[in-house]
Amino acid sequence: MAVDRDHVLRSAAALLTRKSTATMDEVAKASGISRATLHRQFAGRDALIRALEALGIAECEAALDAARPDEGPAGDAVRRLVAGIEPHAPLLAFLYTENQLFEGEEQNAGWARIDERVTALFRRGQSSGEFRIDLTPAWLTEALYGLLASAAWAVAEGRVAPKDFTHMITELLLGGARRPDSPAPSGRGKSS
Amino acid sequence: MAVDRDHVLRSAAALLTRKSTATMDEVAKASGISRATLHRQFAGRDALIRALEALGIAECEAALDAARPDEGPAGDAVRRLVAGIEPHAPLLAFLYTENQLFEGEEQNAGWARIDERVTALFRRGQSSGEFRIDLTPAWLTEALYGLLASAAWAVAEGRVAPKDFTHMITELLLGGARRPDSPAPSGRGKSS
DNA sequence: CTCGGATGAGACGCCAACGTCTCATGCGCT
DNA sequence: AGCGCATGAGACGTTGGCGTCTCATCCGAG
Repeated sequence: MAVDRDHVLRSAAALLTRKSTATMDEVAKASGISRATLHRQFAGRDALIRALEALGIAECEAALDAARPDEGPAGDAVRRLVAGIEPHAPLLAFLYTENQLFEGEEQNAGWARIDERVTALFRRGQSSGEFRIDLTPAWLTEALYGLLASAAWAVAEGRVAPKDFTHMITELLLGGARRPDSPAPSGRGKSS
Repeated sequence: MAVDRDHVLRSAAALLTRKSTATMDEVAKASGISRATLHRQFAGRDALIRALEALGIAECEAALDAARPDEGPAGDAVRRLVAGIEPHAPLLAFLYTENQLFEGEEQNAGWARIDERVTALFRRGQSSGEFRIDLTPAWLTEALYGLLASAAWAVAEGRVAPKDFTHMITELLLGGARRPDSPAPSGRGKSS
């Protein structure tokens, strides 16, 4: 077992992120090993995806731990979280869409745990009065995933600069597109 | 040609939205026709996807036209746009991920047109001072797509209520999660 | 040096899905 | 009734990718 399993996993993640339909052969080549060895490491394509999923979950939980979601203003915790996830965003974007087509099968319980922790963070922000309460924590969580995936793709295709990643996501998620001191906040109302 | 091509297309959209890997046979059954007839309508799976893409593009452009993106406050135009797209969100979510794995091939020019129009809307909002300028129009456009897809899936899986669709997207996109009169706008400070 | 274990190269069979084709059925129209 | 034509059912060959297996090679340890 001289083969570095972790290295294989990361190469696979990098490739599948770019081409989600990559062949086992391509994955093997991308890791610099033969298909036979790849099969010795992972029983099959499913096993490989599962391993990638486990990796993504582990990285998410690590980022969650590092972000200290229970400390300080919730908004700052969200910023820390997004910043911590940034390096793993491409893999997560891949897993995000991969999950869409699992349809029937139940998904890894790890995601539920992560969902719960992220949702709790948003809930905390609402309780403290920092976040608005008309957007449910479940939706904010979902939106965070969507924005992470969108940003990862946008960066991958060069539509936005990598260095803006965290800023774009957190600012949009927390503050929205509307200018704080906008002259015409909404239209509808009269205020102003 | 008694077969209603449009009906087939919509059935296929509904099915593929739920199960993006559905077989040609499944698509046919879902439309209530045989695989042979399906093949008579669409040369192959590719042709079917292309047709769905064309349908999605047409619906987007129709929604864009109906939203009158050049009239009134940009924020309101965004709301009209999202409201108009809502019925087609599942199909667009499908096409959105489908596009991620086209990798090499150039995508339908229609998307570029739509991108341009949406981007222009955000740009207008920035020019008028309604939107903040530190988030690029390109990113806002990308984020809108991501939120539409996320919302479509969240609704499909029952994580959020269908009736909140437009509100959730527009409010998050425009106003963000932070409470307008939040006690601790950003964090840094401590204020209570 | 010799042995054991891991690896690379590649052959092989399998299977799912595709695309094509044929043929019989059934419906509508004249 | 007779005809035309679209359809449904299904057989058939092809293809791409997977998973398994064999065998030669290589490298490190003893």
